[in-house]
Amino acid sequence: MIFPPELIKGTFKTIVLKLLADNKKMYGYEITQRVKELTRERIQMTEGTLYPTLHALESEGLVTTETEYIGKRVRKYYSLSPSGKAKSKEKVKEFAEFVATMQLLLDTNLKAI
Amino acid sequence: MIFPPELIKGTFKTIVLKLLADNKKMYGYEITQRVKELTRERIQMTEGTLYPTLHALESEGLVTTETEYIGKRVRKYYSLSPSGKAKSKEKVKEFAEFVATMQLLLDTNLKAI
DNA sequence: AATAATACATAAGATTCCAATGTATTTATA
DNA sequence: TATAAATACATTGGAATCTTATGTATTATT
Repeated sequence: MIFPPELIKGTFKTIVLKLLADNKKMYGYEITQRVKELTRERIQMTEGTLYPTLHALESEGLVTTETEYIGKRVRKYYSLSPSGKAKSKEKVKEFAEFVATMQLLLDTNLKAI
Repeated sequence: MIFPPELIKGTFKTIVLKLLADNKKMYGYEITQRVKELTRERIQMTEGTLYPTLHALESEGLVTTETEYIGKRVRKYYSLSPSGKAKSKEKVKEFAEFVATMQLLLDTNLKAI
């Protein structure tokens, strides 16, 4: 199943923050591949989505960056700042509560009321 | 907890279709109140969101309407068409699968890999 | 030698929601 | 009985956010 964009929208920051919380540091391309792999290609995070997300997180002070060279190729690693770690937990919890709330709407058979 | 709009975005059609599947017919104001009540005010569906959603569903042939008068006040009831019933099931299932996929990203402690 | 994969990034456009606004009726309250 | 709150419809302009497309360059594979 391929998910409609409007469903995935709004979860990208949460996904990136959580991946960084679990992996200390990752670079952009690595994140796109990890998401694809972990979701069995059900969620694709393209560059057009990822890089603006990373840059937004950086400007909010939630991630820090360090640049490495692999040969001549630049690799930009992203890590969580302390506030980023807190934010990661917060966003994951928020998503869980959102799902619980949605289940109040979607799982109950309202005819019985 | 108040959910950020970008998380709720994309679920409105699903919510409305499911409510209509469980209640045969509902009018707009009733839907806003039911959502508020069922989610304990965690999700608010305002008119600016609801009516465009209902009109979109109507133009897609997923809902039909009938107008009633309660005194002088117009009340417009919305019901699912056959394709709307199918769509409702489909969207609810889609949301469940989306959640399952997100849990692949958010619930696993990736450090262990 | 050519292609695919790796790796960064931006920009224009589309979509979609949200806040604000508007009209009108009915019910509750002061 | 006047006023406020709740009920009930609806639209619109703006904001936010993602997606598609595009661009550049290096490294690995065939």
